[in-house]
Amino acid sequence: MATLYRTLSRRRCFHALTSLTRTYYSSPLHQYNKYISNLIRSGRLREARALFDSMKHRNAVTWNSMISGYVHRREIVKARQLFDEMPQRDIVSWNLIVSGYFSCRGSRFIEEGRKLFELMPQRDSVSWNTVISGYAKNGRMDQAMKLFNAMPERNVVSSNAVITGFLLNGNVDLAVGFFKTMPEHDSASLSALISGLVRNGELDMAAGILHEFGGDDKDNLVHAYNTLIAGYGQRGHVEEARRLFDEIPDDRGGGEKDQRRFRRNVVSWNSMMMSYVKVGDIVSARELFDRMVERDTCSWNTLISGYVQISNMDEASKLFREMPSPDVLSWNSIVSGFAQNGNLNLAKYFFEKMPHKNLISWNTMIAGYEKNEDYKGAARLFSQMRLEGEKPDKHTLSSVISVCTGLVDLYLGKQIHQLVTKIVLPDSPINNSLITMYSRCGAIVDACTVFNERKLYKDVITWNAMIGGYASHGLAAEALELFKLMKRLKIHPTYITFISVLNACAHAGLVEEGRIQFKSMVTDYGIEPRVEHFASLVDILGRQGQLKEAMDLINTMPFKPDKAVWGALLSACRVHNNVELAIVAADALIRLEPESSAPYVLLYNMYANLRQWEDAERVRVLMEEKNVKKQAGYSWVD
DNA sequence: GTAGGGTTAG
Repeated sequence: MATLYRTLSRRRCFHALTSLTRTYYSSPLHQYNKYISNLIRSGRLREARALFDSMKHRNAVTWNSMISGYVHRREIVKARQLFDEMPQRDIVSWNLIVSGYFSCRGSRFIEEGRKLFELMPQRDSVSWNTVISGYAKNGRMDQAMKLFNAMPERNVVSSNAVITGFLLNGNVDLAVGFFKTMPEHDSASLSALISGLVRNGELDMAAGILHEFGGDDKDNLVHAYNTLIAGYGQRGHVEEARRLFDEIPDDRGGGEKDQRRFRRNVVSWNSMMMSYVKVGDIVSARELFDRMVERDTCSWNTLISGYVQISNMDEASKLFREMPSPDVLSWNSIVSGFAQNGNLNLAKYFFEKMPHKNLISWNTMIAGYEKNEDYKGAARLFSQMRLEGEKPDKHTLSSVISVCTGLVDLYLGKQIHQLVTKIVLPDSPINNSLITMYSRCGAIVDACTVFNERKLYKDVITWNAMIGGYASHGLAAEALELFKLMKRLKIHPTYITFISVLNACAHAGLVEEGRIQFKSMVTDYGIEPRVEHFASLVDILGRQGQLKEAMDLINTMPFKPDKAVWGALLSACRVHNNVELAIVAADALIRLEPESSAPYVLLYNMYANLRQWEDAERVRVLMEEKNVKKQAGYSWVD
């Protein structure tokens, strides 16, 4: 007891301890076992182990609970150690250790699990099912089927594992065929088939199956319905979802509480609500929420996320305050809501008040800083995250790469690159942002390296990033060469590709090439030109001194010219000393951005160059009158 | 204490 006290008191395990002392003398072993399993269930594995180690008498259940704790955490080495130390293993211990090996990724583990399965002194249906589903989940359907056929007594659970396995590997037809030949289905068979079909995008087929076989077992049928409602909802097919929802008898009003009856449950309502939230129909979502008899945390969270989505933070935080027991998801939604709607202070306030943070909480807050262009804040939070021992994942790193881009911080960028290589393959889309980061930081060679490391799969964004990098470095020949290569490989360019291509032409003074590309974009690729493309074209013409053509283009383009368009023209006017057009462009720019000093400064310099001192002075006075402050280093063309 | 199925946050 004394050792137990010492080990536990250090681990702030006060509640477990007091109840334990209370029952210590009067309780048999199973009370201890219950404590261990409770600790494991609430994720307190180390405390469970301390208790386990301090126990004088243990039975198989004690050992098995501890092993199951490690198996759940995927700590297979520790589980195996206990398994080996265990004086008398029973069938549950064997099943646990086998399932532990099969739930670890990697063929080495699977082989070891199989070896243990072969060594088992006896097997029950759980042993067989563990190995079958283990193979199925790891894409080894050949082995799964072999064992399934070798099983002495098949049951529904093993068949269900086979269905899941086929569907995990995308074998929709095999799964449906297998389901139809099964001697009996239970509710889980139908649910497994429906959810697998949904995952494979076969929603209408799933609906057909549901209506054909749903009658066979009304027991727990609602699970399958819920899966399909959610499946339709997630794809924005709200009418189909609603039709299914309406097919389930209402759960309100009736007094009888027969769990087995086919009725809506809280998940049905939540899934239907989610479908409305997905399409932005907050009114219908709210209506359902108000009509529900039983709400769980997920119901509140779904509605909160709906209000967050439409940027109604007043209502979202009102619900958050009202809800009975907010969990980490609720907090994350609120933090995300404020961060995405530009209220970083409130986001930070809630982030710091959170009782528990998980990886997503950190990612949400870092992404919030990044979105609001507070790059320093994001970088600070990222280092705090690492200090607190939270491991970044690809979402974290993706935000932080953008942060490096924003800060133009090559030093931090290279560090992040190191981390990225540890967690993703060179073919991951996250490397696209590394290309952009490197080229924005002036390290075009590093950008090129990342680009070339993607050997197996480059998507359009990869190509766009690299072409854009070349273009912004003035390497027009390289940009155009890469663009040619991209087309040869039948990668379909996007409007972003053409912005870079046209920019490259502008830098290199390739007027004719620019015109050709612009035309090709519309006629060969059917891409609607955007205002950015016109800005590039104006830039191209302007740099060549074709100012009148540039002005004509501005007058005839189907958009209201933006600051990039006028900025390009104004720069060109300065280079070619065209004061009249410069005045037009500067005037337009000032109207678009009254607080910007750049047009004034440019005009002033032009007049000064032409030694028209009076006009120059007029511009300076005007600028003072409008109370525009001069800022250094500002340019529109980039 | 072990095998198969459902909803919410980056």
